[in-house]
Amino acid sequence: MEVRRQDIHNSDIPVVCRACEARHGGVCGVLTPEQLCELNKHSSRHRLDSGAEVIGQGETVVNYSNIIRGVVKLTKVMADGRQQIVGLQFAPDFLGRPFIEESAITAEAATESEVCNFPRKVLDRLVKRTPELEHKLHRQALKELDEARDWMLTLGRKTAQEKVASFLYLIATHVDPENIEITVFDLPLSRADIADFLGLTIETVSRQFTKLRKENVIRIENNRHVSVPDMERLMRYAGND
Amino acid sequence: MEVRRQDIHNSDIPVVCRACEARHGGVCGVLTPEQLCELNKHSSRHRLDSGAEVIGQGETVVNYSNIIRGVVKLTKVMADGRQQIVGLQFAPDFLGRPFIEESAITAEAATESEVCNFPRKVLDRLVKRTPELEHKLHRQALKELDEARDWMLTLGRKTAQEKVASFLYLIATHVDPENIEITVFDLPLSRADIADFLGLTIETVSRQFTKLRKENVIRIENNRHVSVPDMERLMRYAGND
DNA sequence: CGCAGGTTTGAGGTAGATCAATGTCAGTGG
DNA sequence: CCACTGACATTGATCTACCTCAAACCTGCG
Repeated sequence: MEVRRQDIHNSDIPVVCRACEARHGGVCGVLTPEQLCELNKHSSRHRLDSGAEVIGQGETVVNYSNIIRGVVKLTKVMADGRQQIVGLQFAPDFLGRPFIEESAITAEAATESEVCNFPRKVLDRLVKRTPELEHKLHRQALKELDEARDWMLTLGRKTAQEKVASFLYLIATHVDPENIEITVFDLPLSRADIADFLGLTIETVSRQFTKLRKENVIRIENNRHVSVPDMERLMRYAGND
Repeated sequence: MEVRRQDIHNSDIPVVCRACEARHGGVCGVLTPEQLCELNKHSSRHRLDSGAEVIGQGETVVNYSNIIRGVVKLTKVMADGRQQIVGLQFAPDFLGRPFIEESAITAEAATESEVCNFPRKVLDRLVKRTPELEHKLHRQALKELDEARDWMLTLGRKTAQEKVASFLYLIATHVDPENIEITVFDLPLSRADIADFLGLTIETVSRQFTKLRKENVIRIENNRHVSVPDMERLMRYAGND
């Protein structure tokens, strides 16, 4: 027997939004049906191939997005090409930096993904009139700030082994929006991306993977598929006591 | 001839607030005189010795603060004592993490400082009723997020030399709330703090200082007093082209 | 099959850590 | 006025974790 989800004025909600992930936990969740309709008029869904760029460092921001599916990496590059991933965003995160013209970072799909784009101006206008929306964005900004600071400790003070274990733990706790901690998953990032996230080289990342595998902290199949027999043990390897 | 500052209802504003730094650029600037009065009823100024702790990692947040004078460092420590500074806050920054019970970081005065404390509950209540206040806090959170991500690039990808130069440039552009870039200043942090900020040891920091001094990128007197003859050159050493 | 992109493994080099000694300077007290 | 102290900073010698360079190894896929 199927119970119908009880949404207020479900029929007033745009068709594409009705089953949308971003309405549960995402920014759209705080909007009224009318506001959702207005935003929806100007928004469009897009499929992104792995590696597709959403916005580039230094470009003018014309769109914000919601991540519907997939993982998006936020990177910074230096003039000589050295690169650092400064954040990973998972569905149903909001993607964008409000109140600024030019993007300080590059955002690109780490996996095959799906996003919902809407013009900066439309949302900016909506934010001004909707305290709940600003509150929601504020909370996400604070969450990202907490995560960034956690990662600063990892980058500045942890060993290569701890860094890789920390990364695995991060993925285990973020890939699935439903479950807060899963033990079998596919890595959304290549070794090169992982290296850029951890401030290491791909060779060092690879060696640490091998080491963790040999010590039975993780199992790996096909490079990307990972299982963690004992999450507590992984956490200890990550230096999170 | 002296021109009187034109504040609306200046006489309605609490005496201690009238000349306060935090009203110009700080969060109090967005409040009405009535709101300022209410907040002021519950707030108190405090002088902090260098090293004094404002709040500890894991403690329950009961107060927020505004920094009136001085520099406050935000740190994270690992179980074995390894430490990382994850942010520096300068007057007139707001100090606190809204919407959360327990502090994930330690905040302590890096220099002799002055703060204005007010109860978490009073401000939280005020935020709910005042969209402008939430907007202000949102903007500061985004600013801190930008800074955290800039620093992640520094921690993950820069050499010791670039890290130290980046730190000096950061200080040059932040110590004085009035001037965005000054060439002569006192370091608000000890070598140990600088090392914790840069993810290095004090010995490496010291060696890089010496190297920068010998290459005439900076001059140093009394360990703390620094002058920068050519800011562009310092920026190049920092890897910011 | 054979090639291409990603990954692992190996050998050797180096930036930064570690350990230990020395230097500087502001108090403090004789 | 000068010796003593303690906190902080510099310098030196050595070690090592991670990087660099190079080769080998998958694993799909035309």
